[in-house]
Parts: sequence; structure tokens; C-alpha cells
Amino acid sequence: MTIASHALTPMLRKLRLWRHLTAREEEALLNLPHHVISTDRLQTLVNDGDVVSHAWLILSGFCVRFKIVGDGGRQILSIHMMGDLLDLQNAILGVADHGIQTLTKCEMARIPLAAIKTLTDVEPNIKDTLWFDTLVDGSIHREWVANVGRRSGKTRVAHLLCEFALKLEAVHPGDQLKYELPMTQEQLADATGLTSVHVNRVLQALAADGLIQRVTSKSILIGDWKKLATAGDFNRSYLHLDAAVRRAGTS
Amino acid sequence: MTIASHALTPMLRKLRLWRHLTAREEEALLNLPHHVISTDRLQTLVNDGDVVSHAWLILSGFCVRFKIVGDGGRQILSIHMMGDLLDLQNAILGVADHGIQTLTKCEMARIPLAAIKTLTDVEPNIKDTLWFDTLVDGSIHREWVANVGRRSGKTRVAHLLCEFALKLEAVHPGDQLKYELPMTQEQLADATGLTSVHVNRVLQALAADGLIQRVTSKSILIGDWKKLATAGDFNRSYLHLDAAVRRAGTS
DNA sequence: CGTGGGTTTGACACACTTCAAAAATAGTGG
DNA sequence: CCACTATTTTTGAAGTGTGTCAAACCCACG
Repeated sequence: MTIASHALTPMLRKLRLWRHLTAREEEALLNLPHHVISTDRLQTLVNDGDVVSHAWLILSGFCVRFKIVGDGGRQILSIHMMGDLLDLQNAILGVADHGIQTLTKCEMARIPLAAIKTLTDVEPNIKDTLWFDTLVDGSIHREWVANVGRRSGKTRVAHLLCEFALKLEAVHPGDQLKYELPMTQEQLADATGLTSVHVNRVLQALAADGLIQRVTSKSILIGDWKKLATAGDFNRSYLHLDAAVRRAGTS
Repeated sequence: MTIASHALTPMLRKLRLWRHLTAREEEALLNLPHHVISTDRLQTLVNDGDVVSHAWLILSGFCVRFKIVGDGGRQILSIHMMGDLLDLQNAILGVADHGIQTLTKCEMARIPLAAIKTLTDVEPNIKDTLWFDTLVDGSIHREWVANVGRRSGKTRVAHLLCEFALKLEAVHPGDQLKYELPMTQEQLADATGLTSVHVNRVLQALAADGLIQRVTSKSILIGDWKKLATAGDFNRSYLHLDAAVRRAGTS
């Protein structure tokens, strides 16, 4: 059985961004026990408060993590895609402090935390890699705090579009200047702390300025990456996508 | 030399919240090489973009982590106090994605990342504990995303006051219904994504409703914890303060 | 072809911002 | 312990980005 034929392969592509893994380590990761599930669109996989004992790996499709606040409002905390190991945080913390929902139909692998623990206990480099992965997650959270806390509506949306394009590019190389954004304007609003009505107007404004083109309602084309990044006050460093490169270069 | 006389003792009080540590492990943590620094108020210890090779442990005083956005606005990302191991994130990620600044005069211990790495490589339980610590950090970030993204000004400020009281209580047991909040209204504004003018009005409103009393400009007294928690849409679970208790009970 | 989710529009409301000045407080040195 | 200054808080008035509500429109899909 070659590596490519393993179900969990997408995870490797992601983890390799953070650290070098030996062939043996990659093999061990691929051999993690799991079972694969096909989900519907808009399916809630984990609820805030759940006792969690599994991690979810996205094999295909898109998910979000979210919180519901007191007045019923919803805040999306992060957007995830192929290769993302979701909910390791919840699993290790034991009790979920947020929910997880699919945006599209997904293929997900459900991996018992116990198996991950067993593996990381004998493979320190894997533990470090997973730790690193959760740290990058934290870094993205921090950027989002700044995004919803201190940026204008237009800037927030532009920033989100940039982040999505870059994350997509990282796990799915190819020119991601045009992509399908699997989110309704309402979901975009939940991610940026705006209302769907305002998101609609912002998207129109971005299109009017030529920063994006709206091919269909779900498909956007970045008209001018540099301008969009500027408008979105976007600096990719918080994604730490160059971590492995930097590591290889300096040590 | 007894444990209590070690400079790094405050760290233990914090880490014990997350997991049980053996006497040997605690000893090893206390023996981490470090040197202690006394800082001024409003001193910037780390800047966004810095190459970081040390972690900071707060021995006394208060610090914040922050980001500056494109238009010059500042967003505070988290507030830290005695026992918090700051900047382990930045250190492991290698390049700082945010800055660190003191709010008050502080005693800080500067610990080389290399020493932490050496220690965690031979003490897996310590590595797990530090990982857990960074995961709780992430959980707090998520709550902040929801706080600044989806809550009203009044709710945001009330939420912050609740969080501060509970974190203080965790490392400094005693009744923290009255405490000194070492932040100006401008800093409060930077933490909540509001303006200082609005924070001022919100504080007056909270006081008018009897939820807090403003003893001096820096000292607040929580008039009615339950009501303040309700007004702040505050649920302590995201702080994971009961993690160690839960762990001891179930395993 | 309905039909229901998603998008778009318009008119209006308001939470929060902006600007600017006054009042209070804290810090400093004599 | 008082004067002097800088910082922080407070207040007022006016502006605006974003929210609210509600209706119309547009498709994708069964």
C-alpha cells in the first residue's frame, strides 16, 4: 500500500508545512486508527459543551468552528479545509468550548484521541508537530481578534478572502486567485462580525473597486491580489506558512 | 532551598491548574535557567516580527499581548498576570506574530526556549502540561473573537471584568470581587474593540445598574457577580479552570 | 415550473465614533 | 506637603458605519 492510497494522506501535506517528518513518522501517522464518514452540508459535528474524545480530520470539503453568544448571535471562529486536523483542541481540553459545523458535504476521518496520545507518547517529533499545528491555530485566532475588533467591515471581508485564498493554496497548490468560497453571505457575516446585508454591500464595493470579481454567487475571482491584500490589511506572516522553510534554512 | 523560595514558583501555581505534576517535575521546572528582570510600566518587551528565543514568565505585575492594525489602531489580544508563561507561542513559532507590553511595573523571568525544549524532551508530562497551557490560551482567544465580534459594548466590558476577576482568583485565591484593574479606559477600549469614550460611558452604565462600583479610577468592586456575569454573557468554562479537578475525578 | 434558500435593495434607526474641551486625578520635584 | 504638569477621565454635540426590517428578486434544484 503506497502512502498516496492511505485515507489520511491530506493530513501529511498540512503537517509537512510545520516540520520535517521522517518516513517512519509519516507512516505512523497514516496508520492511525480512524473511520471515515461522509457528511451532509451544514451538519453540526460537535456542540459547545460536548465531552470530546475524538479528533476530526477533513479529507475533503469545508468546516467552521463557531460559538453562539447570549443573544443568539453566532460567531465563526475559523474556517477549515482539506488536511486540517480539527478539534484536537477540544479533545485534549476534554470539553468542547465551541461547536463544529460543515459548510459543504465533507469526507471526515474520526480519530480517537487515545490513539493520538499513544502515538505522540512514543514519537516526540509528531507531538511537537501537532503542538505546532495548534499554535498556528492560536496565531490565526489572534489575527481574527484584531480583525473583528479593530478593522472596518470592508477590511474585514477583504482580509478573510485573502486568508482563504492562501490557506487553499497551501494545501492545494495551483493558482488560487480564483476559487469557490463555500460560504453564504450570512456565514461570511458570522465570520466577520457583521450582518449579511452589510456583507452584501461590502462585496459590491470590493467588486466595484476591481479588487474582486463575483463570477457566480459562490465563486469569486481576485481581480488584484496586491490591492486586495492592502485593502484587507493582510500580512501572511500570522499563517506561519514559511515555518518549515525557515526551519530548514536556519538549523 | 525550599520550593517556596524559588523565583519561578508562581509558574507552578498556574500549571497545577492544568495537570498533576510530580515533585520531581516541579523541581525540574523550578530549576529552569532564567534571569529576573524588573520592568517599568508600559514597557514593550516583544515586538511583532521579532525573532524570539525566550519565554517570559510573569512573577508579579500585569502584561498584555497586542497587535497593531493598518490604520494604527491597536487591539489587545489577552491580559496576563502572575504565573502566566508568556510568549511560549512566539518562541516556538520562531517569529513573533504579536507584541507584548507591560501594564504595570513587573518582575519577569526570562527563560531560554532551548532550556524549555531540553526539559520537555525528557519530561513528557511537562510538555503535555505546557501544551495544555497554550491550548487554554487558544480557548481564551476564541472567546475573545466572539466577544469583540458579536457582543454589544456593555456586554464586552462586563465580560472582560468577569474574566479578569476569575483569572485573578485562580492564581491569587481570596475574594476577588474587589480588585485593582491595572488598565486605563483607553487600554480597556483596545481590549474590547471600542473607543475610550465609549468605555467610559459603558462603565458609568454598569455602575448605575449596580453591577460594579468604581472605588477609585483603577479599583473596581463587583456589586453583583451574578448580574455582572449575566450582563457579560459570561460562562467560565472557556477558562478550563476545572480541568485538573475533572481529570483527577475521571481518571 | 414551482419553491425555498440566498441575494439584493431601500428606507430608516441607533450604537458607537469623532472631535474637542473641561474636570479630575496621579505623578514629580521642590 | 504643596505647586506644577501630564495623564486620564468625563462631558457634550454632532457624524457615520453598520444594523434592522421588510419586500423584491434570483436562481438552483427537485
